Amino acid sequence: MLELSRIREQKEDIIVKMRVRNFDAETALNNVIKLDEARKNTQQRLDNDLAEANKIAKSVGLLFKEGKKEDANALKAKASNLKRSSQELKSKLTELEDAIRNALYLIPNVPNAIVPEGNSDENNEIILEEGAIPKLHAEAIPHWELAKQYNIIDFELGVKITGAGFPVYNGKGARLQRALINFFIDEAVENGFEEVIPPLLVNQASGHGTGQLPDKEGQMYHCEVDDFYLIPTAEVPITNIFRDVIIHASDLPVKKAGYTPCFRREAGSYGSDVRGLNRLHQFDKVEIVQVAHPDKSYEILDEMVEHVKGLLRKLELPFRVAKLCGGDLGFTSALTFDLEVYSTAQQKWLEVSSISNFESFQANRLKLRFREGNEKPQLAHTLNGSALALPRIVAALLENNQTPEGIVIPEVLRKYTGFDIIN
RNA sequence: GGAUAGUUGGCAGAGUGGUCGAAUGCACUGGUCUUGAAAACCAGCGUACCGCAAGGUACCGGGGGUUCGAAUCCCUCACUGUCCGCCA
Repeated sequence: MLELSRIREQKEDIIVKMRVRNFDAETALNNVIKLDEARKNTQQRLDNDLAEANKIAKSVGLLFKEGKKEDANALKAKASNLKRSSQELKSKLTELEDAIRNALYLIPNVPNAIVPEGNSDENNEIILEEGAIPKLHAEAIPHWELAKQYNIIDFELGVKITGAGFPVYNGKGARLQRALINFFIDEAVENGFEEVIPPLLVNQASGHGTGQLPDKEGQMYHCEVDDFYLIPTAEVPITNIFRDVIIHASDLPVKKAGYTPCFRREAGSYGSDVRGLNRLHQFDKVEIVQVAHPDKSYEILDEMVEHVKGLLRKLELPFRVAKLCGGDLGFTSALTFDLEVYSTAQQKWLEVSSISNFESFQANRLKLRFREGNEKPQLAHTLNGSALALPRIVAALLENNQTPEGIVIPEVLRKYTGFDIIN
């Protein structure tokens, strides 16, 4: 959620930058500013009323002490009237505050100046392509067939137990999952991230903190009895660690990494790209999160992209880095880089990581601030990225590394898997 | 699931209807003293909103109520502790 002060001070600049998103900010911003003016006005009047009421209340107390009952009673009547008018103002103020918050919820983050224009992922700017796309043998097949051939992932069994999108990993398939998780976590820790294991269910407040609620409610599984939500990404519980927190500037940046399963209803996403591991309701992911000083957040964003590139290099997967265009940029993000691996048998790029700088957009909702010395607290910047999501990595590994003899495990994973080929 | 006690500032912990945004201690910041440090002493020390400022307003788990006046009384919800039951 954007800061009101920023909207007031940089309205024109915001309007221009929002064009990249094809978002007409002018109407929305003017509306918020108008509501805020009304809010200020109402609050001033309310504060005056309350100040007077407080004064009267004090006098009444004193008069009673002095035994001047009649004078006190006269004042009481006056206070009662004040109360009525202040109550009206109070409910008006609450109304305005709600309206402002709701209006702010609908305004996306301001894209960074370097975000390219465009409407869809076709307009994303590929800034790097690296690694050779392997030449597969004649009988090469997509990963869902490989999974079946080697009995490492059973999609039908998952359907029996739960439903579509909940695969069962068997034998070496399961071991490969565990190997990747450990590899990713170890690499993150190596890079200075602290490992955390957060809850997989979160309460409403956390859902609001990172912005899943209220608008993306339908994408999360909801335990209605207890009113908990299954996390769609570790970003939610990990970022909410910092909700309502004021951090010492000297403690920045804070770096956390966590492995969790992720649960997504994926309501409405049918059709193409859903075969095999391409889109699941439950999947595993290691997420990296940083809380940064505003002056450092873009430096840190690059550093996080480098971290993920390092993972893909070590896994020997051909990948590319895309700078998302305005139309593809997430609601809460100011700048996002997607990392995609090439899935040779499907002959397409699969998104395996999305690394974003949210600037103060999330922090404003979370009330996540930092303090420099004795200065006033100011909003921190938050960043996160997948490092990495497993299913599409597995898909690419299976497809790209398939040989007539079996699927070759990348060197770096062998100490985790304990085997070097799936056959 | 049953019973019971709680929820106050970074932490600990007073405060049960009026001058309480809140004692005190610790922590923290600045200063005095010291060759330096410690100790001692002095001062400062929550957040947000409004205001050029002076200052004002709100916040004692959340919401609502009683009252001229609520941290304090009432209702309600959430959470936490303890005991019992159940259990990986």
